Amino acid sequence: MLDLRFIRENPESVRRAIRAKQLPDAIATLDKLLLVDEEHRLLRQDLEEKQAKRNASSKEIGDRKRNGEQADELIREMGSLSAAVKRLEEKSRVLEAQVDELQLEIPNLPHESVPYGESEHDNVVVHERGEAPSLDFEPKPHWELAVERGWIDLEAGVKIAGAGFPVFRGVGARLVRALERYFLDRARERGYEEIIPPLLVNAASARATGQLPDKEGQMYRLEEGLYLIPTSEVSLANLHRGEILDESLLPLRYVAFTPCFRREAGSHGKEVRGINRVHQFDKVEVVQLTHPELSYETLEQMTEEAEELLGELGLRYRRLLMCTGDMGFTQAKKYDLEVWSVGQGRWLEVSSVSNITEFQAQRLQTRFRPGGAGGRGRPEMVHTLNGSALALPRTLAAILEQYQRADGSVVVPEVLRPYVGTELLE
RNA sequence: GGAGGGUUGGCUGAGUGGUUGAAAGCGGCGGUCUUGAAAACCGCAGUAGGGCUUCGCUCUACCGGGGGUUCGAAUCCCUCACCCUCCGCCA
Repeated sequence: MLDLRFIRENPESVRRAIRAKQLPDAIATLDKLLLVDEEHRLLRQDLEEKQAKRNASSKEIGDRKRNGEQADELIREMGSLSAAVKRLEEKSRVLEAQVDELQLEIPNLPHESVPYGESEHDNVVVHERGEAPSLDFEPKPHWELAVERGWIDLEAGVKIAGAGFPVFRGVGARLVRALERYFLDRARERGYEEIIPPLLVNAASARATGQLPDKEGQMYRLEEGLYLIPTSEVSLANLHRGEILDESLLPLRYVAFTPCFRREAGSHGKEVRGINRVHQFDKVEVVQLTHPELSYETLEQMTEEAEELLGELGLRYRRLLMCTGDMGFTQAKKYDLEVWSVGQGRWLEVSSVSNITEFQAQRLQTRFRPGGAGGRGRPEMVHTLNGSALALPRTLAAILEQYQRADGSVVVPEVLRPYVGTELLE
């Protein structure tokens, strides 16, 4: 959510941002917001004047009564004034609610370093790293390789839950767990605090991180009104909702391994085969709350950290800088990391690292006080960043495909051997 | 599920319906003292929004959310949410 005063004072910047993000509907929302906001402020002026009068009169009444004087006439006058105040208060509440709702539909501004673009085709490849091995046999896609070996059982998943709920078994499950532990350990070494958060969140939390109202259709919703998290970013970012933090606590770094649940309605076809796109998957997610001045620097660091993981696994990967049109509602700047899938001959997104600037903090009301708690500085919004480090299924798919041998066995990447306990899976 | 108690500023914690935006303590900031620091003492300091003759003045709202009673509500009533205690139930 953008600061209302900022929107009011910089409507042209906001309009440009909306166009750049390819969200034409939001132009009308912005115009309406400016209109309703203006109406609301005029009404407030009238209201506050009447409130001031009311306060003065009731104070006068109190004084007179204390002195044993008559106040009946004044009390009679107050009747109509109070009624007017009540009317205006009610109207003000309605307008304010409208402003809030409209404000929620205004996207974050892209950073100036983000290239303008209309779609994913305009994303910029920042760099490509690593080498894929040249195999002297036809590599299989993971859904053949792992299914033949019984490491991934898609049919069992269909029976138990439905399509998009893969079952990992035996060696497959062990590899998943090795990756989780490896990613978590690396994050801990870098100073992230490990968190085991709730997998269900209430509407207030989903709203605060921007899942609601924009992405309601992405989440599974329970009868109780709770939502299954689509990413642990939601839980982690909400750790400090409504708090004013001591400046010395920043940056706060959190890492969580959790399952993620996504409805992925309407996505079918070749690209979603195997475990490329599923309704439930595991992900190690990092979230940082930083000082506003450091967030872009932090974005680079976090992206490099995720890249290191891919490098250490020996995978070929590339970094994309997302263009304005492909970036999403809440982000100011975002990098995607894609890993090369040897068996499928295509790139797979395994990480997405974003700087949300203060957009999320506005909704979260997560602030810090410059100069320490109780100090003089006015509270400022923290900046929030999040990134996958990494998403499990596609990373696993890439590993299986790249490290496969002609006989169908798979070599374990060196960094995972301590966790798997063997060098070769067969 | 049943009964009761609670929710106040960054934190802890007072608060008879009318100078209570709110005591006190902690923590914070500034100063005195000190070679420096600590201690002690003095002073400053909530959040959000609006207006103006805008480096300041002023108004309004905010004591969990919403509603009500009243000329006037942190204080009384209703309702919702959350927390705590006891009982029951399940592990």
